[in-house]
Amino acid sequence: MADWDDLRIFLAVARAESLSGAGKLLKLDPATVGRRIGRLEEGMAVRLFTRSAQGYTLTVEGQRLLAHAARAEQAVAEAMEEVGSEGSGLTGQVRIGAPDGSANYLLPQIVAGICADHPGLEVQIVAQPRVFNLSKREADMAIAVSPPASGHLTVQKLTDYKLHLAASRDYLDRHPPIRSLDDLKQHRTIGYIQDLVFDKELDYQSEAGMEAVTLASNSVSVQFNWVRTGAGIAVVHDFAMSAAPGLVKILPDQVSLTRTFYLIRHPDDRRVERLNRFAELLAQGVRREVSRLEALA
Amino acid sequence: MADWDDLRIFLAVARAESLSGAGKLLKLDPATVGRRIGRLEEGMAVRLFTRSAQGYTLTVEGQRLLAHAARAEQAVAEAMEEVGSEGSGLTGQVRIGAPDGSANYLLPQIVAGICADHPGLEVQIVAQPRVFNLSKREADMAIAVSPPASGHLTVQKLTDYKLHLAASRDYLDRHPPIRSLDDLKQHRTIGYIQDLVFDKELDYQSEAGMEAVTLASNSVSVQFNWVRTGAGIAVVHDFAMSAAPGLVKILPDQVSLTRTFYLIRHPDDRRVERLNRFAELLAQGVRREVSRLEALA
DNA sequence: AAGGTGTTTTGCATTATTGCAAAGGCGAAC
DNA sequence: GTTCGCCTTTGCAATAATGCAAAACACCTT
Repeated sequence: MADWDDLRIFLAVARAESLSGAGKLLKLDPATVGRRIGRLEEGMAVRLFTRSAQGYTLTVEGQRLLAHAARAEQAVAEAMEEVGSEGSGLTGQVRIGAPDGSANYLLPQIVAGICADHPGLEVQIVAQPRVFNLSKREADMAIAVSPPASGHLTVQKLTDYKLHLAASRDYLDRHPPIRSLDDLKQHRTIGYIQDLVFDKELDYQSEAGMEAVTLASNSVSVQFNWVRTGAGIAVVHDFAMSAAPGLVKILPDQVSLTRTFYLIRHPDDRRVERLNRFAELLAQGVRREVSRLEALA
Repeated sequence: MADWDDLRIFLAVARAESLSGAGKLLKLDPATVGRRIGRLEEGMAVRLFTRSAQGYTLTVEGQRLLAHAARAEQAVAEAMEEVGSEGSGLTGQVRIGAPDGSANYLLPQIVAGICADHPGLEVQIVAQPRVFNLSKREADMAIAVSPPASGHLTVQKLTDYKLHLAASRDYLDRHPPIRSLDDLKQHRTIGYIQDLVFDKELDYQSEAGMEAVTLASNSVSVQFNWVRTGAGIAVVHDFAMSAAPGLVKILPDQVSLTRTFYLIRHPDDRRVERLNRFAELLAQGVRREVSRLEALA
């Protein structure tokens, strides 16, 4: 992008729906505003507004730009705000991206604990339905199931965790017993939507001897809820198991998967002390909570 | 903020740790880079870098700015990207903010359903531990438990939902029976951390006749997990109830709360057709799912 | 139908920003 | 100890961006 400032005036024009209106807001001459919109359109090779004597109105391409420009605005505004006070305690906002398994069954407790110790701290958990692109800065740090392939990101191993086949006791009572992997074929199995598997580490099914799944979702949470309600059998995180009391592991000796959580951070942040401290607390919390929950499972 | 473009060069300097290095990246003269950093510091009345003959290094204030500037960069980059193709189908990224109750027990299924119908669609759920500030553009839309007090935001009522006192059957078996509100005093109760209640609509406790809670968290998910594991009694969303089979309502005739979900959007977006369509699907989904789950509870 | 008010657009003088080149410093290597 | 290389900083000319004023246009009111 040539000049970020053009986005600022784009926003103003999109809101005012006129060059002159935007000019008033920006304390800039309408002519200047018009020229910069022109420059922006030229640079992006796209028509953002339809001109008329009544003003400027967004095109579809302009509409698409709007939300992103507004997000940029928010980042800028926060930047201006935050560069004020702030003492030595852990405060401010931290945004964590995480696959939805850990986001639902692991992080809530951990984050709540950290927040309790640091009143000024605000934590946001972004449950990701896909691999997190931290280089795009969607969050300050991210939990991932495999180290990032590309980009210069800082990686730190958090902990291993286990997964097993599981179903509700209720389901097992109502269906034929499972004594070997072959028996699985006669059961309803739950898993990822194959097209949407965002990380090969998540392709549990084949490793667990499940071929075609009959119930599929891209959301671990949805899968878990299916299992919970007795819809079938799925690969379940051990640390999630205790979130639904009726669950029992199936063939734990024959099917047992191990995966790893990594904490990914942006290298820029290595010099930001605040985030270093938070990352350390988070890492400790994840390790503690996984081992606690797996002991229960 | 005076000129957003200064943030772009700030980022380059922070990364290169020198004016000349940044100049190479930006194809700008080091002198220009230096002058613009100077201007930025003047505008914010803060020293971002410590100068030396070896280069520029961030001050603590500069560190704080870094993460925000990077987020702005991400927004800009996405903006440039997305303004390309995209057909008539529902595609692209949509970010939803939601209180963690709905984020955990309501949205996953709904969003998975919508995604299934629209392959090109990416949805992010931001589980908020506090009231969502949509005017700060943390998300494209947000679910809230009360209409926003300030700001010119678009509000749309989604649906009413119910809450009741609940505990696990297990817990009830092990403790004295509850026949009236007075009996509650002899039980362990779970609720919000009073200091951290971000919305008075969430102050269930007093309305439910619970005075001091003995187990508290700012996270509904954590509270729910306490209830599930038989730690005590709490106010629980009806639509979450079926997520843990062993739960039973307590005194449903005497204590019954009703709250409302609202969908909040930024007025800018009213002209963005893509988000309008998504919002409509989301609203339908929430209504359908709440009534389905409440029937089960 | 005609004039008034809002809009965008264009030409030109002014102003601000930029690039270049030289100067001044600090550290490392010879 | 001195020189070399890399950095920042400053002065000055070239360049680009801006504001102003006027023109062209559409719409609404009279």
